[in-house]
Amino acid sequence: MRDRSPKAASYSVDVGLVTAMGNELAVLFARNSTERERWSLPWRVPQTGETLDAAAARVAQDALGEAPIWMKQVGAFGDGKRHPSDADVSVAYVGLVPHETATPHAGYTWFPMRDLPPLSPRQRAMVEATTETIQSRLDQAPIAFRLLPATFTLSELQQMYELLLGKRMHKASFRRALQAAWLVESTDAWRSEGRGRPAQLFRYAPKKRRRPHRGVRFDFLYP
Amino acid sequence: MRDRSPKAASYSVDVGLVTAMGNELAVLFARNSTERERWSLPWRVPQTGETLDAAAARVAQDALGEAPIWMKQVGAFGDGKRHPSDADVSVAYVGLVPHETATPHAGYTWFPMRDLPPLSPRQRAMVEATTETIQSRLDQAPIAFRLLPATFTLSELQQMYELLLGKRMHKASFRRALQAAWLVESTDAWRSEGRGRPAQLFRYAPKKRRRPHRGVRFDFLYP
DNA sequence: CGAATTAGTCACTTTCTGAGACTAAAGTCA
DNA sequence: TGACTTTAGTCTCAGAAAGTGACTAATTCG
Repeated sequence: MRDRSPKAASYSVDVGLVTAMGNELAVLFARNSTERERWSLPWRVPQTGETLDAAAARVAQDALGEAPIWMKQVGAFGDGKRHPSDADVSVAYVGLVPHETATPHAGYTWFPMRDLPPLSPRQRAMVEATTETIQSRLDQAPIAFRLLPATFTLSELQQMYELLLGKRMHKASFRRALQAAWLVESTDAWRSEGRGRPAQLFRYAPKKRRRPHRGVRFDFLYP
Repeated sequence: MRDRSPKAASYSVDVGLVTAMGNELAVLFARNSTERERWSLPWRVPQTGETLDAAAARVAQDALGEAPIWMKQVGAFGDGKRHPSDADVSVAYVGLVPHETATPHAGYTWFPMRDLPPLSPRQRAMVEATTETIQSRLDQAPIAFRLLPATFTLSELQQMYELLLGKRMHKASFRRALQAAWLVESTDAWRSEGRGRPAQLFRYAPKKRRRPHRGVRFDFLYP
């Protein structure tokens, strides 16, 4: 039924490569070769014996010439109808890339999250799930740190969190929590950014600490 | 290469059906027909046009004659070598079933989490990911409530949380948090369980409330 | 009846967090 | 130069949230 190509694959691995462009997040899309004016997430049909993780890493490599600093599987998507590879199921991954080192190969373009090109339903679902995965894992993995260059100011880190969480945060509270987590160490370098007092540069350097033990949380509103 | 059967499927949908048996969690396994003495998660190859969610619901239906009260996709697994269906990739789901209504059909058996039968690497990975999904979503979805019967005592609810989180909790703190969440309402029924004061029965009935807005969390220990 | 057992609540203490005010170090501009 | 603006970084306080032990209540057991 969906067999337009002689050797239709049954599943593909699609990667949502995310970076922070200026004031907003951006996703990398590939120009679709078969249907013009269509964009899709970079994808690949795994070869025999190739693991899903390896296929995802390969997709990123082909698109950027570089492996993302953090990758994670988002899930399998099979409800939509159309996919460039004619796959029944697409396994989606998210990969994070600091914008400084993110130079797409020919045929790939960054699109800001709020201005995406027209996408098929499944592609759109995968992009949405990608951002949800990022948001839900933000306190479980050093996602914000991975989107920043190796050294950064605390204001830049806070702005990244505000971008990812979509809300403003209080400076003192943010830094207090960061201190308690032993995640950054200061360098002896400072950055002067035009006006205002120069900011100290920090690097991500997590230290041993006791696991925070908290009580129950009932954070869900409805079933 | 892995084509031992004439029509090998490329992917399957496997469901980890979980219930609370007495003092511990249990998962439902199906006796493997092709390899004797082997057990596997209930699975199914989706028909053409069947969505992944629908296939997972169907698997649960076939195994228990009843739909789980809560299901969620866990992820796609493709690193192992062997699967009953010869599938390259298995899409895993988790489904929750209160033990009262959980009567397996013939060929299916509950195994307690701590005493699982021998499993292939992929099957084991799926079961582990299932429990991780449950634990990580415990504060995001009414998982514990779904494993209990329609009415329950607060002590039973707390014991379920202790089982799922693997740690003891303080009674007063637990109830204070539960009160603040507006998730249960009392019935006028009481249960006398042998000795001790009878306990009031409650039902899950979430009420409107303002979304708890918390600050940043840096809960990860290492990259 | 009194001891034991389980349910349910209270009050106290400690910790966490939001918020505003404050100091520090730069640039801008009259 | 000196007042003003801008960004960085710190301090402190008040209110909320969470850990803890002790208390009362209602039942069974002997």
